[in-house]
Amino acid sequence: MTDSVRFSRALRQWMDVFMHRSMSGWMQYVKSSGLSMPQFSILMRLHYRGECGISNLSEHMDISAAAASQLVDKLVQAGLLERTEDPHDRRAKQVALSPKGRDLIEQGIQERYRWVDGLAETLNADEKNKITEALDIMTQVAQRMESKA
Amino acid sequence: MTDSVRFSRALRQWMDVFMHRSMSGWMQYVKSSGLSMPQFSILMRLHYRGECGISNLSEHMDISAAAASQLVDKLVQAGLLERTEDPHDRRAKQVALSPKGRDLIEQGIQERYRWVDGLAETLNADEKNKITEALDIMTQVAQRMESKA
DNA sequence: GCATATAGTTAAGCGGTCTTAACTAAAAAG
DNA sequence: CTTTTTAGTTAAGACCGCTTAACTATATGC
Repeated sequence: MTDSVRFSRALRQWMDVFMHRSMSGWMQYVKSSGLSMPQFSILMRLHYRGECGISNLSEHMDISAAAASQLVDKLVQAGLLERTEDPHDRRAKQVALSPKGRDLIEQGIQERYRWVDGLAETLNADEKNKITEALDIMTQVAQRMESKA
Repeated sequence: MTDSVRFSRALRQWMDVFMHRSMSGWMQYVKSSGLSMPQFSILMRLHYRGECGISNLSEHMDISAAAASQLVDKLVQAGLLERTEDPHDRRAKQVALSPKGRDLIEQGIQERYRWVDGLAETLNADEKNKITEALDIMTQVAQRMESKA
């Protein structure tokens, strides 16, 4: 029981530090990109889940189809997205990242990783091994929880 | 060297899973609160750093003093913030969370913790101990990095 | 004490997202 | 073949956050 308490406390502390740092870095990158948050979210979603249609975007971002359409349109005009007709259903459009859009997102991710790599430099081999093991366990568990929920 | 690579990869994977989950949960909570992101950010800042003046807010959120003043005003009207005169400098205002505002933020934080506690349930004592140790190290290192930068 | 700097507010205007409603076009159902 | 459903677009209007500019009031420097 005490283990659980210690564990929870450790995880919460780490979360607080990590979230604070990650969030502010991310926010800054979004701002520097000149895009709005909803626009950036669309790019992120397309990067992680691949191309999809307008209604899919609309549903998962919890906005109307009209709003999604308008956002996508701006991103297409900015050259960050490509919008093509679905060959199997001519009503539908496939929205996907353009090379330019992909670059933008991948650079953002790299930036997030850079901080993490900084951590590595201040740790010795033993610490790194311990942490690697711990993180692997947590990632597995988290992914398992994710797929259940 | 291989340790570092393994470490980086483990940390990046964890980051991806964790960020994705935390972010979407957080976004959802902000949305459900009926507040805008900038408004919520102000509450968060006040919760973690304590009360401060308008210009302080303005500076750290990278918006004009006018914008900060307007945002604060809305939050005061919503009963989430209290704005009082600084006794030492009658030009300045002290902005602080009201009890209602504090509740809102603390509930949000609780929600974030709930997911984390779910993780704990699926781990055995040995795993928990390992991870606790690892997280403690990382938190320390991260905090050290933070205070340097 | 007077000039200047600082803290904050207010107002006007711009650009953004969002919604609803009306629309086009294509697919599916009958 | 006709009706209905589905995918997406467009337009009008509400709301919001942000900026600049003009303003009030207090503090500070000379």
